[in-house]
Amino acid sequence: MIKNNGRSRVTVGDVAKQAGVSTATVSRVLNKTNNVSPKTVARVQKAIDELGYVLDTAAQALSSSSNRTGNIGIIMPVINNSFLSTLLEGVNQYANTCSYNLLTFATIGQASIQDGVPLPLNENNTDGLIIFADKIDDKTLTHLYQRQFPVVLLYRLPPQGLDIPSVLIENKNGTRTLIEHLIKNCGHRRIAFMAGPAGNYDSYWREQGYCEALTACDIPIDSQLMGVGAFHDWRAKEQIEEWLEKGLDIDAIFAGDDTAAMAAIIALQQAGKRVPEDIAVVGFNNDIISKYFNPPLTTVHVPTEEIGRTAVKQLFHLINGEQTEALTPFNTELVVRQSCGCHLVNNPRWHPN
Amino acid sequence: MIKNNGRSRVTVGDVAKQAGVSTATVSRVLNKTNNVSPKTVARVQKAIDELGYVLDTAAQALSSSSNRTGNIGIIMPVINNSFLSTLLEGVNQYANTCSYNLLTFATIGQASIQDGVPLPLNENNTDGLIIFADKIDDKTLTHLYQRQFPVVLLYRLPPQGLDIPSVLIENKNGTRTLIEHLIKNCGHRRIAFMAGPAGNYDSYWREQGYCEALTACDIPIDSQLMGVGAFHDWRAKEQIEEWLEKGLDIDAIFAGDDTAAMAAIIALQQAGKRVPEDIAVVGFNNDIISKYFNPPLTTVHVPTEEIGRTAVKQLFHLINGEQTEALTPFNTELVVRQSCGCHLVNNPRWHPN
DNA sequence: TGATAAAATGTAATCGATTACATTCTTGCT
DNA sequence: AGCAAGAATGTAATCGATTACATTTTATCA
Repeated sequence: MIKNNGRSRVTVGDVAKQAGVSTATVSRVLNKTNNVSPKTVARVQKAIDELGYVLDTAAQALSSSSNRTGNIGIIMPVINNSFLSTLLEGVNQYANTCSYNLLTFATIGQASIQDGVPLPLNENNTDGLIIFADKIDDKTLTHLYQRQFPVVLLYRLPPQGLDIPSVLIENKNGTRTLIEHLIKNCGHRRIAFMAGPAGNYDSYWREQGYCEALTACDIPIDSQLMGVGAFHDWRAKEQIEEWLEKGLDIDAIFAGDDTAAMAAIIALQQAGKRVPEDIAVVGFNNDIISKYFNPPLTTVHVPTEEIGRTAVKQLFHLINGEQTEALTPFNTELVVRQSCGCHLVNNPRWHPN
Repeated sequence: MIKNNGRSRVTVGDVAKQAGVSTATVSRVLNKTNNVSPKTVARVQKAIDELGYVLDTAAQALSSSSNRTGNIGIIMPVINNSFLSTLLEGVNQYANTCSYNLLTFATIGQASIQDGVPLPLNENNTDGLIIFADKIDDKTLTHLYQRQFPVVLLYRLPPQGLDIPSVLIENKNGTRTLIEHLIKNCGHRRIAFMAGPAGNYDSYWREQGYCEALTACDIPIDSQLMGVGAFHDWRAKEQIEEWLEKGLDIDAIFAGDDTAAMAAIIALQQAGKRVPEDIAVVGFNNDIISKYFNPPLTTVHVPTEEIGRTAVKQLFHLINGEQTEALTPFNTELVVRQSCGCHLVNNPRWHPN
């Protein structure tokens, strides 16, 4: 905001002078309050246009004692990621629809967002916060909660005892369906799993689903087949290379999410393996690009954009002092494409999507 | 920020009274300015704690002459797009590095950001703005400029006469190289072009490059081969369908950008055409996913993330009253993969990347 | 010790919009 | 024409923190 930069900024006073009215009248026009004659409105409007007047929200907030920033914030690991940018789109969209702006903060590259360090997004610049980030620790969340600052969690649960609303997805059954598809429809038995980042909520439940499916099909769980992809391309690539080096016997890989699945496929292809002919790979999330990938990814669909919108909706409830849902879970759905290999055995269940 | 919640709010005045000092001293303690004795600091701190004082940022913003928000804003069409989210990543990254937060506004879904309607991002919530959006018209830009509000344009030029810094890419030569590759190395002659949105700067120069290349190779320009993809998947798909319906003789398509190229390829594949065997398709931008696409895309590389960082850098110069570059052009570079089909004819120039 | 510089603190104006209250102008009606 | 009633507009206090400037206190050193 340029203010002391040569000329000073245009105020209601300037507009009033230009229009030949009082500041009160200008304010009335600005706020569309009653009892201003059409002629005056026009004159004031003209002055506003001529001078390029912009309302100072700080002054407005101060004098009217409503004191909202008109912003909400989101904290997430990165932006440039098919899954997260879809989430961001939903959040931004709904925020804008409600005349709020969105402040984005990516934790990547940030040394640490641990307890001591204050968040760059807080009551000073936002009316509430959506947090999708494991990096934000429980102590920080507790502090926000104690200050009664509106917060909604995405893809994670609140610390013990704090009733911060969470928006989550159903991981376990989705994964179980996916793995059972690999077993029953595609004929795989040696199925590897790439876990997400340590302590990750979604990863935990996907692992549960994975184990349940294997157990239900009488396939023993082999710890050698359980690696880490960290929902991250680099790490997924490393994991693939480790497995290849060990020369493990693997039919299929559940990569944890689509990002890791795509990276895994590329790593396998670079090592001369064909997917799904030599080895199948499936993901989770149904990223927008997954259907365009080579081969098109079999995955679990998650209504990511809607989840973003829902989180904002919850946040607005919180901001407006309305009732909120402690937990909003979203269902997931198997999407069968080609990377699982079921079409190779002429399986009638295969359908492009 | 909860304020009028029953009891009235605690002000610096209350703290001052409680601590037995003046408001100026409280303010000094709050802002860690020089020359407050440790004893006084302690006393004020105690009063702050006892009263549960919370600083009112509105009042602070109003009275403080520095009056910076600590935010910069970006206006763009959408977020959930491989190219734009990469740009956003670069912008956010550099902003955070400089202790700024990023406010994002997507114009999609917005009825119109024409002259009358004030931008949701302005001097009230940001210290400067990066604009990547054709929807923001010249009049709005002129207003911002007149108010001396820091603005940097991305991928577009300022209106006549306004020296707003622009960060751009080299389109014409990049496109010419791309098209000449299609002609000379891949053996195509009937090459179609899908333009970007109407009036788009990049599209204009890519079209120039396209025409130059054809002319240089003695290929007549056929207006039947010039359609519109609008840098958009839906529109690209439609254009392909139109062309297919007309039964035009086409060797290759330059889709305008990678988003349109990928959509075009999918549309062609759905119509039973093989890419690049039956028809070649090339794009522009080298989106992160382009190399993973099926087939891997021949395209023109653009350092998108760095462009984002550069735009922020220019904006900071503007904010700090330093010298800026009127124009920062970025060079582009041909990336040959498989969608152009040159490897099919055993061309030694083909190399994976 | 006294003079003086430096540190600490206080006073009061200020930022820009809102709004209670006061004043002026219209309008309709007898 | 005269007079309410209500519409339109104006005046000035107010929100809470900052800061230029003034004043008091403390420290330093010849």
